[in-house]
Amino acid sequence: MDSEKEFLSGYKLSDYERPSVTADVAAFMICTENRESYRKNPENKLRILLIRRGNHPFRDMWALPGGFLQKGETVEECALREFQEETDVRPVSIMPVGVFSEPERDPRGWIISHAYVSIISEESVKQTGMDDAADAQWFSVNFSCGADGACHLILDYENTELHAVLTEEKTSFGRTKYRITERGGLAFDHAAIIAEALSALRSEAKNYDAIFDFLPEKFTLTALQKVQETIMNVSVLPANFRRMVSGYVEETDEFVRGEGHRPARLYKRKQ
Amino acid sequence: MDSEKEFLSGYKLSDYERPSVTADVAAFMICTENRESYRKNPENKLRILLIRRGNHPFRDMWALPGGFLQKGETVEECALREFQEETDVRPVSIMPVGVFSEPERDPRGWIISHAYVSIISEESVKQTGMDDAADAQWFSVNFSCGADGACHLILDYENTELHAVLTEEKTSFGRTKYRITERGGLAFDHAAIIAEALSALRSEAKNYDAIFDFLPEKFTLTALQKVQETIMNVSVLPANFRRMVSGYVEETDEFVRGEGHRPARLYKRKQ
DNA sequence: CAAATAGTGTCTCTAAGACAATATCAC
DNA sequence: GTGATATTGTCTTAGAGACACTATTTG
Repeated sequence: MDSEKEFLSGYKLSDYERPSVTADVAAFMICTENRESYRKNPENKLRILLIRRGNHPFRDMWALPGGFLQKGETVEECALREFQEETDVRPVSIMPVGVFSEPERDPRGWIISHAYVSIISEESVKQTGMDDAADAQWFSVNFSCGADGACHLILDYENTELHAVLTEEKTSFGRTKYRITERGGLAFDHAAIIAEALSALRSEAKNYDAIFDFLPEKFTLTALQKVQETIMNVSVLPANFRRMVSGYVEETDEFVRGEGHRPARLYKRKQ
Repeated sequence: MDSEKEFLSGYKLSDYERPSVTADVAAFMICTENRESYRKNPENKLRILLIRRGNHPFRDMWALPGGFLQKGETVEECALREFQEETDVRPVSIMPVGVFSEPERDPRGWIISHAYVSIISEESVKQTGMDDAADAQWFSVNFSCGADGACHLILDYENTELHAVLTEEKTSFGRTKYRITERGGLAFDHAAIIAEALSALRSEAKNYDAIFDFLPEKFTLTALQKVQETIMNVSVLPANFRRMVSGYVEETDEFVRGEGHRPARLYKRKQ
């Protein structure tokens, strides 16, 4: 009977064919639009970061930032590294949303993708010169599903509109998958990845876990509410929102002044 | 400027080193224990399927069923195939729970594992001769975490007890990871995989998505309640449980008779 | 004062939890 | 009848949603 050492040295992983492994990041930001009047609060828009592909396949189409797993790192570390390499922003939080491994999903060969959601604050985007690069843009996100299971993902940036069509499919455990009907200018199966990422983001926002990372350390409750409403695509009465988040935030002594109306108290996340 | 066809043929995925990819399945079952008296209802126990390893590394230790991803299949298909090969049971439902890709997690080399939860009904286990194999056993599951973040996973089968110790770690988005302190007879990082699988199972059971698959097509509400209580490790008042699941089930005209007490109506899952 | 947002108080309604009471069978 | 579970009814309470009201600033 051979010892463990002997066995390990004789073990050949190379006997098996192996896939390439990537991590892709759906990075979301909430962007405050220009206000109509000096005293009105700004509107919010949910945006996602896309990179224009410079190479085949899908050259000149838009894709999520990401790249190949390297030896010595975890998949999550890969996602963080690739994202940072392409954007110069280190995301504070990242969450896995799914594995995409259909054999035909990438024309280059057998490549399985691990998708992550990440949240970037508008603050940190403004600090880097990310808006300069023509091949990396923050697209505004519109995603809605009809009762028949047909979903439309519409991404806008200036005069570019990407419009993907997907079909909603219920799987076991009350989960939803998306199958692409029309790519609409998005590379690979990234339209489906974005749809799942958005669903994951929304389900996190429900219990107020995802919303704080969109904002700076100190924020007004109205700003927090706007974030929540932008993600969930619903509106809430201020009185009720305040009551519901009261357990997750704590007061500071600071206020925002000079806005043409009553100053708002700044809050911090609890813990 | 080269065409897409030219580009693809020249593209060498073999330039990158690639990991081996596996899928592992945490398959849970709920087992009815022998009743004390003829008229008492049986007790339930949550069990998980483990395989005793015949090879190094971790020879004679216990591991989750699973195996290597093959070309032409998705990771989910791999999980289903491997599970079926080892057990002769085709699970009705399967759910991803996480990716385990720490570079040192497997002494054989660079292997990343995709973990799935699956639920098996006691009915389907009894139909196969699964209990015969000495190297595949259903272990009863006990998992609890103290306030200090120290968790104990205790798996029992007859005179074998596996006792793993883990540390709970909060990550972003309100998620929890488990780091292994003591393997306690489990191979690789499978103790951590089981801990995460169990957490996933519990969070699914909360909204009554996971509990039906443990039972046959027709079941009594008391049986359904026992399943819920076994998974969540809490007890509920029957009146309240019935009210809460009333939207998920529909009556049949059948009853269970001859149990030494009032017959119980059989229900089906709605839809 | 007007415009706009910040912030509080309270009513209603629903749903979860607790508990009591009744129903029905096997022996 | 006894022992056991099945099933229903209702009281209480916590929390979500709706709405009315007050507070505070800038121009």
